[in-house]
Amino acid sequence: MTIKELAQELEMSTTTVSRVLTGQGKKYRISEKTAQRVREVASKVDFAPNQIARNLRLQKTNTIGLIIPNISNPFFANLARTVEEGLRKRGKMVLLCDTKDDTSLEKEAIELLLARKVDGLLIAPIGEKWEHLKNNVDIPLVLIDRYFENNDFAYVTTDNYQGAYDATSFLIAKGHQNIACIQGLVNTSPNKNRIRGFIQALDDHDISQQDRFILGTDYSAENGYESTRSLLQKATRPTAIFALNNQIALGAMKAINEARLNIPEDISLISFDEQYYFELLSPPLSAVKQPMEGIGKTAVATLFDLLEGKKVTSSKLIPSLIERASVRNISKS
Amino acid sequence: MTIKELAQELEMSTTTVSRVLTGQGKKYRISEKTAQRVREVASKVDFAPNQIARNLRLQKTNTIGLIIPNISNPFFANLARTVEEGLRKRGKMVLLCDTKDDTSLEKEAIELLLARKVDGLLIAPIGEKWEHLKNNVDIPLVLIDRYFENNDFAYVTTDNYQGAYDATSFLIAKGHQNIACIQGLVNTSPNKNRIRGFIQALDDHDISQQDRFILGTDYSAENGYESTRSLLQKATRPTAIFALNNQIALGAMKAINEARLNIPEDISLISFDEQYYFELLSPPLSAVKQPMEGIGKTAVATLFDLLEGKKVTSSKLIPSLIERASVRNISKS
DNA sequence: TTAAATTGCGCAATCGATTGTGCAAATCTA
DNA sequence: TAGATTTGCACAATCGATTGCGCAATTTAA
Repeated sequence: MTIKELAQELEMSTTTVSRVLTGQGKKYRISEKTAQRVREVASKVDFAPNQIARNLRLQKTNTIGLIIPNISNPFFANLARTVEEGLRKRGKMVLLCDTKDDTSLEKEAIELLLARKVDGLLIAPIGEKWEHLKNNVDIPLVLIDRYFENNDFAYVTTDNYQGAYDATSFLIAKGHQNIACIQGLVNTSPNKNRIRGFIQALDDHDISQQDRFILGTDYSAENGYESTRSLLQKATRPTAIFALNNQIALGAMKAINEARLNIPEDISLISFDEQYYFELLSPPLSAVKQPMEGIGKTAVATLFDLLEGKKVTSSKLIPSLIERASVRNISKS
Repeated sequence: MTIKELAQELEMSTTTVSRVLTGQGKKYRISEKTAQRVREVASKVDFAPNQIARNLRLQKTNTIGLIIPNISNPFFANLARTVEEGLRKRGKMVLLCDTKDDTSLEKEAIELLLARKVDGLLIAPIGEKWEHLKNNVDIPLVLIDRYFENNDFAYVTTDNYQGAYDATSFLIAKGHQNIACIQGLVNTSPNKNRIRGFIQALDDHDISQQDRFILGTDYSAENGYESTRSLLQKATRPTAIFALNNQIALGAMKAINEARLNIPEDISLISFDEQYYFELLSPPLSAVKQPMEGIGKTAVATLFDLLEGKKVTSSKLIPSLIERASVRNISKS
């Protein structure tokens, strides 16, 4: 059913029908009697305007592109959920793209979304390059989780420096001196900030350079697994591992289990990212908890500010440390 | 940049430009020389046709609506990933809706997607009602995971009956007679079929009615937690619990831990759904593994068959049982 | 050499909405 | 009662593509 057919049914012009249904009856002096009749019949026949035609005419799609590196990572799945909910409540729908941590897919996704004239973009970018953003995107854009230096895209992220600093300080307080850190994608902002926090905490406690291992290549369980295996083969094994995301932590646990070592007796473990099941793991896994709801909601709010032409500021939200049995106190006292 | 501006640049009509760029040059006898020039300039100025206008004209959006009850459930997150990948490879994008297991949100989502003229729908429905599907949807539709009796919507799901039968038989083989089953949303097809498999396995092994507990209300961890708490207070505690999805299983573990009971010494546990971290839990959790990739890919393939007007058949994919330490052998032999 | 066939491309309608403007009819003003 | 206002609604353009049809110009056929 088109508005034309509806108008025919009503024996009036599409103009009038459109004006009533978009709530502009008064503005254009449509009589209340006519308006009533239009609304009545429209709802009786379940008329719903063709959004494609509407979008074309209004140059606005009420659609937001959401680009995510890996939706099967629960961190991003949670994010997607919060974002979708926030956008839907405000009348927008979500076109979802999973980039599988592949920059060329990310670039392609952006092109596809722009051609579809989304009103705005929420991107958790791979994070290593951003020329494809800089050059093409001329619509409101908010970066989530990972951001870029030396540019002025708005972003919403956790205070990764602080989270890593806290986690590392916690390990040190438990007597650990020889700490390994398994990182994710090296050149992404969360990774760089977490590493920075890690190193700063070590520096602040005068722990020597020799006792720091930083290794790893990406945010996958495989990376956690392989990196841990190589750590366990070292002459002097670290007494604690700091895994920079939940998947790395799982891979690390798996490697430690396979080596028939025990957490935390033989080696302590702490993770960035908290998951519901962490307390059920063997042993319960300590973690830096990111404020997931806050990130999603803030990102949506920031995007709407941009859409409304307001000035926006980026946000760094505060993480919290959850202490569980996976870290052993080995201090001599 | 619109096609009109591009045509002006080229000093020819939009007709010609459009025909070249849509690959209809030969068909409409555009000379190769002209075609060359069009393609050259088009790519130089990075022309990308406005998809909204295109969609309107072609009555086709190359967009699929994906409706999911809860994307933060890893089962659905994995599904979303596979589906998104499959669709993108075939030139479609995904409009994502999370219904939060709320039928009215599901209904609304369908209306929104239809108004946006998606070409097809992939729905993992709440599963308890389907009038809103029957009455409104006149485009290709494939149900995922949950389906309905007495109608002919195509669906793709796991053979839930078989999975539950296998899991229950496994428990029985380990000597368990007194088995509780914590179910999910009662009137959904996976739940009904899993319950059917559970009961059939008990029947086939002549286990009396008194020794069966079926309880629970939905697919949440909270349900698993509360249901397990009530189970543990019974005079005769079951020796094993069969949790009908991954979140219920986690809730059950939490309740058992809190009661200071041990798995599997005090009580055995097995879950429907497998997750990467199940082997890392305390103890490693036995599970029925659903073929996630298969479900996603089959659903996409089925949808495309429908889009191409082919006859389709629904699919039930075979699950597999993963035996781990969470089930104890208590047989007397 | 002329009619027929082919080549090459553009006009204008179309998809389904929204909206600036205009034009009667009804009402008001003096 | 004539002119000025106001009321109520419709015409037609527009958004940016695609496409049936038609019309020259060129080539081929006889």
